[in-house]
Amino acid sequence: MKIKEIISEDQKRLARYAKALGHPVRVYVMQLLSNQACCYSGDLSEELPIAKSTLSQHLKELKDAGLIQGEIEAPKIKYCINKENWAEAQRLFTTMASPKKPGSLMNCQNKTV
Amino acid sequence: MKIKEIISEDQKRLARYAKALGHPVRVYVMQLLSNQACCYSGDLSEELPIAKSTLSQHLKELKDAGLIQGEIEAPKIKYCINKENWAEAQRLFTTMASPKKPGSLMNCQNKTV
DNA sequence: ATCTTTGTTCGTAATTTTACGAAATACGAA
DNA sequence: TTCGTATTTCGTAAAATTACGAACAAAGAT
Repeated sequence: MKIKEIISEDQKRLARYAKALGHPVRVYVMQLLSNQACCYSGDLSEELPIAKSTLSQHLKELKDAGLIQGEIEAPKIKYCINKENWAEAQRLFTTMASPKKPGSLMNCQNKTV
Repeated sequence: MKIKEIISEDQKRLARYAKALGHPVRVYVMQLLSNQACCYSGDLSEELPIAKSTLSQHLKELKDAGLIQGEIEAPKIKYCINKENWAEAQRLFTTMASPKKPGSLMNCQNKTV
């Protein structure tokens, strides 16, 4: 039995989304996009004191993970949440977070390590 | 203005949790713990065809991120969700996921890149 | 046609992650 | 104490991540 067969597709996708969110700058960007519509890369570049190339890399990460999408509004690019995938990420996370058998959860009462 | 002052503590914590979930094996473990109470590292080791040391490293990641905790039940260790932090992770994620001004969201209608 | 603005790609370097097997540790059982 | 079980730590190596500045590309403005 190989590891790839044991881990479900949903688990892989959730890990993919989580990984994309696994950096403060990318959380910041996602939060901005969640709360205040779309934004331009340049706006982010002004707010965040990081190199443009670094920001570009982070945006690419989010884009490759499917969490955001950019649309050309020459000469700028406007970035927005990819609502469909973002909803999927939420669904995957929330589904995992809510146990199917809540009554079966045991309490941990021994020494914590 | 430094990057550390711009990114909020909540954003950093969310990134930390997301990073910990950013690997399929760790998602698998968290999902297992969410759905079926606590479990022993050995059980995971049997199900997942990876080296025990590798699994141990993944568990350590989850533990360091605060998502799980282990209790000694000699000679084994029983792992459980850290409910408090897990709830915080959910809260941080859900709060981010739900925009404060949903009506202000613009539609993206230009060419997607 | 050239300039300017915007953003990506390239080259590079430091750090982190992932993975393994071997060795070490902890501890109950014999 | 010695043995066996369960798990972590160590040493190592390959790959990925993060970050920067310089160079490059696209496209509207002059």
